[in-house]
Amino acid sequence: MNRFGRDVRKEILYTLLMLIPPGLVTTYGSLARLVGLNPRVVGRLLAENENVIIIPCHRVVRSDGSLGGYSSGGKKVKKRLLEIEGVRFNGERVDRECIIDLAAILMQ
DNA sequence: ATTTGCTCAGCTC
DNA sequence: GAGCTGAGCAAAT
Repeated sequence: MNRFGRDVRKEILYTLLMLIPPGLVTTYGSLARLVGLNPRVVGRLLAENENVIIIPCHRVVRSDGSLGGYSSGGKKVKKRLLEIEGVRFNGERVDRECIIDLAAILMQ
């Protein structure tokens, strides 16, 4: 929060999230590097997401492909959402091919 | 596959 | 202030 009651970090994060196309995911670390935050802080900020509909925070996973958390329903829901969007899984891990560095999108 | 050390903002006391 | 906690990471084992 800043003195105007807005958390700019959140707003930047959420804006970036909306750039991830369905069927692909990015990682907490990738976001963190881009915005200049600690990965765990990114996780906490995403957990505060109240707009589950317009902010696709389920498209963020751990760097090793494992799911990480999902406060709006748990990992099962998170996995189901991703599968619906066409993300491929190897067991409990997202296929490497489906994980992109957000910076890659910005360079297009 | 599991352990280990690092990280830092928020929470509690 | 000190100490603990996590929607994490990377390197070493």
